[in-house]
Formats: sequence, structure tokens, C-alpha cells
Amino acid sequence: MISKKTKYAINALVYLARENRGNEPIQISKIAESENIPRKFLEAILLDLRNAGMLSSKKGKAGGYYLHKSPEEINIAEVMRLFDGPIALLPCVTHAYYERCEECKDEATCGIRSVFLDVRNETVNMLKMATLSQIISRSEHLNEEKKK
Amino acid sequence: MISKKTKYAINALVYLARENRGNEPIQISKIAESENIPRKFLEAILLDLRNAGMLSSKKGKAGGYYLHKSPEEINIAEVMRLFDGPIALLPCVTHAYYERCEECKDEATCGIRSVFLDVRNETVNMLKMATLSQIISRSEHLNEEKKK
DNA sequence: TTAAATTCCTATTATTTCGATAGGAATTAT
DNA sequence: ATAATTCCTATCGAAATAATAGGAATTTAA
Repeated sequence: MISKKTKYAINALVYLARENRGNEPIQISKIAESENIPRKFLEAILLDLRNAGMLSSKKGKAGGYYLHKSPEEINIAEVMRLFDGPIALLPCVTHAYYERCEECKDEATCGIRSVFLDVRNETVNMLKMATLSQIISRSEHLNEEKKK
Repeated sequence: MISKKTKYAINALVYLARENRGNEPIQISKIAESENIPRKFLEAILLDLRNAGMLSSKKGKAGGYYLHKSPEEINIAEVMRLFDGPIALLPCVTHAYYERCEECKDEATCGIRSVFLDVRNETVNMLKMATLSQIISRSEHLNEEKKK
């Protein structure tokens, strides 16, 4: 399971992508209220997203957050990695965070690793395709279906 | 990431599938030593696998564990669910453990859910295909490759 | 120039999960 | 009987998770 932090982050980003006409800063409290996220917790999350270059902020009165990158450039893989670390299910099949399994006899011929490598690759592909834009258009599509 | 418990369990199962000619019970200590798993920890794991119907055991002197099902019938998805719970990354896209996301406004039109539903389905498919037999044959393949 | 509204930053806390160990009861082969 | 083994319950420390607290810094606007 992904952490609540990641889930909240994705929801906040999608909200900003939807709301952001003209990149006006939107306040934490507004996002928190709309997306049902604990205010103070969201504060920390948005700060991390800003430090990671996905959001920008404006301080002081009438300040707030807005997307720094375009909705096509922000994907779920990136957000998950930021808060939950590697997407892979085994340390020996991650790219950036690679770590050998202590108990493993021979990584090169490990059938278990081979399975989890395939799973990782497929998952990362899907999550990289899942940009804010894609999420929004999926949602619109589902809305059409619902009306029928 | 999967837990060490799950990783140890898969390794133990693969070991038993490889070793089991004639279903003679193999002792915990032997498995623990061969697979580099803490003895007492493995004890608890094997017990769970037995209660889940994947292993059988024989008590007392010359006792031990052996596969209850055939290596084609035991897959990674089942083992992961036993120790780590749902495979899905969001509670709202699991089958057996379904739980609504508290903060969610409308599940039916949630684009985020839609993404994670696809990921779950793909992952579960791959992990169900990954039986002990498949793992062993993957490993044999990798061995052939290595020799070249 | 002061007040109000906001982000920024660091610390702290409670709860749960993870990885493992301890100790002995029950069972079985010899 | 004895030795070897699984079975079972309880416990423990460390880490991760989800959140809150409190105030410093910044900015707008009256």
C-alpha cells in the first residue's frame, strides 16, 4: 500500500492541476478542506513537493501553492518515490536505491528476482504514464460513463 | 517493498520444491541454514504456511516440513497476501480487503483509483503466474544464459 | 507602519508494524 | 526413557507512519 502521505500528495496535485487557471497561488487551507486532508499534515507534504520541484509557492498574505511543472510532466511514479521510496518490491530490483538481498546466494540466477524485476518494470511504466493530465482525463471519461 | 517474512517464505518454499523428491520432511534448521534465514523466525513462517495449506508437517523426531500442494499450485500472490496483506496499492482497489478511502469524494469517478486498479490487475496477474515451478524454470534459464 | 494572513521550519508524540528472540509444551522415533 | 523435533504464546526493541504544536519569517494591505 502507498502511504497516506503519497495519497494526499497526489490528491493535492490533481486538485491544483484542475484549479490552476493562470497559476494563481492557492492556500493550504483551501486544498485541505476541499480534499479532506489534515491541514498541518498537508503543510509538510506541500513543502516536500515544492522542494522536489513540482510545486512553487508564494509566501505571506494571499500566498499559497501552484504547479511549477505542467500537468503532463508530473507523474505518480515520481510522487511515490518522493514519499515512499522505491517502487520495486525487492531491494535488488530497484534502480536508484539498489541493495543486495543479504540472504541471497546468487543474484544472477535468482528466479524470484527475475519475477520481481518484471513486475517492477511493468509497474514503473504504468505509473510513469499516469501523469496529472492522464488522471484528469481518466476521471472525465468515468464521468461520461456514469451519465449513460 | 515486500516484508522479509514474505521473502523468507518464498525462498523456503522454492527450496522445498527443489529438494522434495518423495515428500520426505525437511527440518527447519536445514532450511534456515541453507537459505540464510534466522531459525526461530523461520519457525513462525513455516507454521503460517502450514496453516494456510501450502505446507504439511510431521512432528517429533525426524519430523519437518514438506509441500502440501504441488509446485504448480503455489504462487507468489498467495504468499504475499498471507504475510503482507493486499497486493493493491490502494485500499479501494483490493478485492478481498476492500476499504473505502475516507477522504475520497466519489470513488466511481476517481482517476487516481482508475490508475491503481490497472496496476493492481496487472501485478496480480503476473504474481499469480509466478508459481514455484515457474520460479525454478526461470532460474534454470538464467543458469543457461550464464554459462554462455 | 502596523496588523493580518500566510508559508516555512523544527520538534515532538502516539500508534502501529517489523524483525526477531525466548521458553517451554507437545509429539514422535528409536 | 531419551533425544529430537514441531507447536504455541509471549515479549521486545527499532523503525516507520500519521499527525500535531509552536513559533519564525514573509508579504499584503489598511
